[in-house]
Order: sequence, then C-alpha cells, then structure tokens
Amino acid sequence: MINLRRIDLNLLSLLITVHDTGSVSAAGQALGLSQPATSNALGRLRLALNDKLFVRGPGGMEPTALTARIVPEIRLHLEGLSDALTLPTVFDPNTSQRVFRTALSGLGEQIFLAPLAERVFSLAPGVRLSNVSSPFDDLNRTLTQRHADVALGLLPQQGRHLRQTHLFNEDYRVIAPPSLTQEQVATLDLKRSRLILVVPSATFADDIEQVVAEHGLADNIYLRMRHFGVLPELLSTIDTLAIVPGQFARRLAAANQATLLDIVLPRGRQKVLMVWHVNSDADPACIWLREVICDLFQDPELRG
Amino acid sequence: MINLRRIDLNLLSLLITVHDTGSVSAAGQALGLSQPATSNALGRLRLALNDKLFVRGPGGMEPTALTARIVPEIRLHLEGLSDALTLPTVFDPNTSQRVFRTALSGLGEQIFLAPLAERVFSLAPGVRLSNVSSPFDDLNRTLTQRHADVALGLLPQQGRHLRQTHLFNEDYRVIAPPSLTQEQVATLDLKRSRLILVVPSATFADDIEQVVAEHGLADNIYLRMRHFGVLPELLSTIDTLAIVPGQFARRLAAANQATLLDIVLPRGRQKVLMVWHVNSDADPACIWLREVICDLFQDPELRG
DNA sequence: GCAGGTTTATCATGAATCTGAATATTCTTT
DNA sequence: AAAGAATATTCAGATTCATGATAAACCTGC
Repeated sequence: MINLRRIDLNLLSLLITVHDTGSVSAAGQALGLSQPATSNALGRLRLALNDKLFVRGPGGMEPTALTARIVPEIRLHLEGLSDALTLPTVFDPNTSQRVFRTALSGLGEQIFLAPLAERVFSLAPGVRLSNVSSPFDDLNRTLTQRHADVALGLLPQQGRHLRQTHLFNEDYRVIAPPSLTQEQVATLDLKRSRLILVVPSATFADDIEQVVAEHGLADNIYLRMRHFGVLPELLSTIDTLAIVPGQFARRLAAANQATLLDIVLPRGRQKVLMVWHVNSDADPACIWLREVICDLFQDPELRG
Repeated sequence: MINLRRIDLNLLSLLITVHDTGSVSAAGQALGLSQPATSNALGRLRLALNDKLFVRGPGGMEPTALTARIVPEIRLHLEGLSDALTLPTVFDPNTSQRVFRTALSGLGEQIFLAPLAERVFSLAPGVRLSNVSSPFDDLNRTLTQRHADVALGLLPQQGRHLRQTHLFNEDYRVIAPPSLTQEQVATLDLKRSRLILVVPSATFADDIEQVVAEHGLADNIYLRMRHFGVLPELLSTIDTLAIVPGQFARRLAAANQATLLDIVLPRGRQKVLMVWHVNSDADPACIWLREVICDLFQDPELRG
C-alpha cells in the first residue's frame, strides 16, 4: 500500500497532541505515556521525518514550519480514522445528523432535489443535504475523493470503481398551461400548435430532436430553451405547449403549474443513472440514501 | 484527542492489507512481518474491535460486514496520512498537479473565476480549479471540512477558525454600450438616461439602492436585474446605460463589451473578503493561491 | 548575567512484541 | 472422506519500546 510501513502511525497521534498541548510531558500524560517514553517517541518521529518538529520557546514546544504544515492534514485524517471506528453500525434516520452530498447537474437539481429533500427530511429530520456542482471536475474524481455520496443524471462515463443503478429512461411529455382542463387538452392538435422545446443539456439534445422529428413536429417548435426556470411563467403568459423531460413534466403537473397531455412521446435512449463509488457500497447511511432514491425515482420495471 | 489511544494505529494498515490481499500470510509479507506476527496482530485488532473482521471463505479471507464498512473510510484516511507526510515541502507551480477548490457565489464566478483561471493556468499549467457551490451548506462547514481552499465574496459571518483578508470594497460603475466612444460618453447626462441596475445578490441590494438614491437617479432605473449573463447583449441591442459592480464593469470594458463612464459612484460599504481556514494557513500551495488572488484582486490601498 | 525551577533528553532495566521453527486447527477442494 | 492449504497457536531468543531515575537544557525572575 504505502510507505507508511516505515512510520509508526501512533507517533502521529503524538505529534498532534504535542502540537496541541505545547508540551511533551502534557502530551505524554494525555496519551497515557511516561515523559521519557514520550520524548523517545518524539525522537523517533524526528528521525523518521528528518525534522526537529518542535523547538523549545517561551510558549512551550513550538512547531517548525514542517509541523505547522502537516498537522492540520494529519489531524483531519486521524479524526477520520477515529470516526470510522466509532461510527454506528447501523444508520438510524431518526437520530442521524449526517450530511449527504449529491452531485446533480442543473437539470438534476430541477428534477431530483426538491422531492429528494422532501422525502429525506421527512424520514430523517436531522439529516442535511448538500448538492455539490464542480464545473471543472469530472464526476469520477468527485466520487472518488468523496466530495459526493451519489451522482444522479445522464452519466455516460463510468470509472472502474463506480457502481450504478439504472433509474429510468428519460421520456418526454407534452404539457399545456394549467388553465386548460384535461378535457380541453384532449382536443388539442399538436401539429397545429406552437411548441416550446426545453432541452436541458447537450447530452439530451440529439435524442429529443429526433423524437420530435419522427412525430413530424419539427416545424412546430417556435422556441428552444436550455433552462426550466422561466417555463412556468411562459406557459401561463403566452399560450403554447411545451415538450419537456418527463420527470419535470410530472413535477409541474403535480404543482398545478401545467396540465399533462395524454400523448407520451417515446422513451429516450438516455439512461438516467444513479452512480456511486465502491467506497460507499457498504456504508449503511449511503445504502439508506440509495434506497430512498430508488424508491422515489426508479422505474418499477427496472427493479430487480 | 480521541479514543484512538486504545488502538494501535499500525493495526489499521494491517486491516487494509489483509483486506486487499485476502490473505494473512500475504499481508504479513507485504508489511514485512512473519506469518505468526501477522496473525497475532490481527488477533489483537479483533479483540479491540470485538469483531471477527475476516472469515475464511473460498476466496481467501473474506471481510465481515463491519470490515467492509470501515475499510474504505480507513483506506482513505491512511492514504491521506501518507500524502500528508510525503507532500512536497514547497509548492512548485510549474509541476504541481494540485486541484484548488474555491467557494464562489454566482456573482463570484462572474467576477473572479475567469481572471483567476487565466492567471493560475498561466503560472501553473498543471494546476486545476474547481468551484464548489453548496446551496445547503454554510461557508463555515465548507471550509472546515476542506471542500474548499478559499472563499471569495461578501462573507459576513466568520467562524472561529477562519482567517480573512480584505480584498476590496465593492464600488459601482456606470457603463455604456461599447459602440460609444470615450468622448461620446463624456457628454452623457445620467439624469436624462435610461438606466439598468444589476444587483447580483440580496446582500448588495440595500447598499447600491441607497447610493443610487443619493445621486437622485432612483427614477432613472428602468430595469433591475439579478444576473449578469445577458447584460452585454442588452447593452448592445437596446440603448441604455447600466450601473454594475465595479469589478464586473472593468471586466466588460477590458473585453470591449462596454465603455466605462468616468463617474465613480461612492464605494459600497460591502467588504469583499477572501476567507480561508486555519488548517490551510501553512500549506505552501494555499499560500501561493492566496498570493495570486491578492495580487489579482486586492485593492493596493488595503495591502500591508 | 546568574540562580531557581521547570521541562526535555539520556541511560539502564523490565515488559511487550517479533522472529523462526514446529504444531494444531480449520476450511476448501478433489 | 481425504488431501491440500492456510490460519491459529506455541515456544525460545532477539529486538524494540516503556519505565523510573538521572542528567542536561531551557525559560523565568532577580
């Protein structure tokens, strides 16, 4: 694994403690060691790192530049180890204070975040969510470096240590202004209507355009948009229909911001996935989160 | 510090190695230990964690549920420790592959990201940037948990372990379409012009509105916007002036997308800060980054 | 600058762990 | 059911680290 074989990891605990107490004796006491043992141990670490590490000064043992630099990093990871060993064996939604981090694109936020937050907060009142979006980063690194617990969306590339679940194939729905009733929309003729096409990402674009073309609707598209934000406003002010990803359509309909047309355009070929890193495979908290997500979003046909 | 005192940290290395090799003997060999010593050490860890940790199976030593859960976490932090000890003492921009993470608001991206990326990439070709924006998170946690190296912007709250540098007080500038020359704009009368006011965040709003009122320009504001994205387009299509934060005005002018008016509205009271966590205080890479940022953005009057 | 007191480093002895080899045990595989 | 292979256990000798006492170094106050 690493060259840590050469260094007694317990010495790093000592380093932190000496740093915090500013005293070798006090550090020894805190660690349950005698003073000579502590001094000796510090000596060993000094030898291993080839640095004085601490020099005596008016304020006690003062860290050298090297020590000051590595102590925060080391403390972080020692606490991480401690957490790893004391973490509860099971995840209890009722009491957990855990922060889950999701990696959602802009579209993902629109589709997933609100229902997910609602469900999570109702099941686990102490849990917090944080969506991270790292424009320059690729998903692989985001997950590998633990900046996110799961990623949701159209995720073509998959690294070697990533696992995935197929949530659904994104379909497309036609929506009408909420002022129209279900009966009224049933009489609408798509080919004679003005259409707004909302295609959130470049990844989607080819797919939906082809679907539209197959239905002979290409000439009816009067407005193409990349974002959903203003769509509800548009729908209620100007009188048009819109073709949008199915998940989003259903959310709008549920909020009475749109009326769904019965016509279902074919399912896209875009697989919407949940992706996570092998690292979090056995984490009870992550398992719980993934179950919540599957329960919320996964197409029943795809479950196994 | 922690209850790690009770556990020999070196045993955790063993845990990982046994997990990876699936064999006690092989793990021992990898760690430079004899087979009995390895077995004994594993026995001690079993006692300490009160779990069998591994059971013999067809594929060698197979991890128990507990082991599977904690191994990824432990591996992460052991590698972190290893990194902390082997990290270069100095930061070399020419060769570094480091990823810097910034915490910028939407406004921050507009103002800071482009010039920062340009400068960083030119000085350090191998370095990568990643802007993180965590809607649910507060800045404090973002910095404390190392999800960002620095935060830039209007940052009122400051936790106990955060340090900050005052970069500048945001001022406001009036800009005109780029089609107008410097001579032409000199003759413009603000009070007779239509004005667009771009106020990026709620934090800014009161401040700039007051400045505008003090100049008797309140009635000239024909459009208020929250985002900068479409401003260049607006400026060149409809014939108006705009009041925008100074940093943004200068960037537009530099890109020939606007002409600056000489009039400088008073400095705002909003301090734009760079904030970072004590943890990264001594990290040479972060020191370098902060210097770059100060060099780029800090008001010369505020340096010391 | 020197004495006093505190803290750190050094030195022998003793406890714990590792090595090496040999053996018992347990599980997989044929 | 038996062979095969790996893990667990045992023992003496060697190494390493901790202990308790001592020596050296350092900060503080005069």
